[in-house]
Amino acid sequence: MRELTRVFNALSDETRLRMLKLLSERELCVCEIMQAMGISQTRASRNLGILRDAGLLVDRREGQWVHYSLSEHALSSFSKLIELVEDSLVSDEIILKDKKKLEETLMMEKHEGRKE
Amino acid sequence: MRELTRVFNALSDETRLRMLKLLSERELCVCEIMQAMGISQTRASRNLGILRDAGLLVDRREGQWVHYSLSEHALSSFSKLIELVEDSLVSDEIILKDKKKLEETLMMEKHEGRKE
DNA sequence: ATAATATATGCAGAAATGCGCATATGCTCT
DNA sequence: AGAGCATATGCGCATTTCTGCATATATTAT
Repeated sequence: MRELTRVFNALSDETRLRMLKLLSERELCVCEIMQAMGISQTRASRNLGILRDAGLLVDRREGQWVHYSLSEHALSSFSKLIELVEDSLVSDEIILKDKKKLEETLMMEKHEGRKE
Repeated sequence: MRELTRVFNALSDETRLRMLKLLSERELCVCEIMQAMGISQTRASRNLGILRDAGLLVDRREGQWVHYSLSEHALSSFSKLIELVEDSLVSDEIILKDKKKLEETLMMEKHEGRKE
């Protein structure tokens, strides 16, 4: 029961749903997420941590960066949940905005030659 | 997005998950739920209200009693969620205890001739 | 009308949550 | 070692959540 309420609690916040949607396509580091969403570093880190602690995300350190992505556990045990979130927010304005901003962010990185 | 966070928030509480499980089998009034779960009247009423406001339950007044049951909306829009809750808690101890106590409660009512 | 039962709600206090600021930690490069 | 960037975290504060107590409302029975 505790695991379930923990997961639902993690999903009961707009900031975190937006994060999940961004991460549904690709693995991202904290700075990419905060830029795409236009939120503070603290807020990004804290909320990603909550999603991780709920078992929905995993983090992977690579150099200075910590990459977050959907966990295998989420995709197996909570696939229906993930699908619901995915499907319910496909045309959400905020989500579309986030994704657009993310594309810009990733483009910038490429031009600036950061990483890789 | 708001509807989704509202639903997840409603499900992020143990008291309310227990209520959903009790209501998955049959419609129940507030007093039956509070007795089965062994919680106060205030707590029962408030949490049922939260589930109702999230669109997961509907209430139906019948005389002195207010009966709560799963909403059609929940069973259509959030069927996957409901199923997840159902399946995840089939063998949960607290849930089993609640169900057992509920049976006793319903039996008592029959013997006492309350209702019907 | 009065009493009794069932449910809802205003209020208050305790606990939890969300977030910014400042700072700590970890890593890389020079 | 020192500078710089990325991320995490302690602390404090504002807000929200949860719940009990007392009370209000609704319904029924006498």
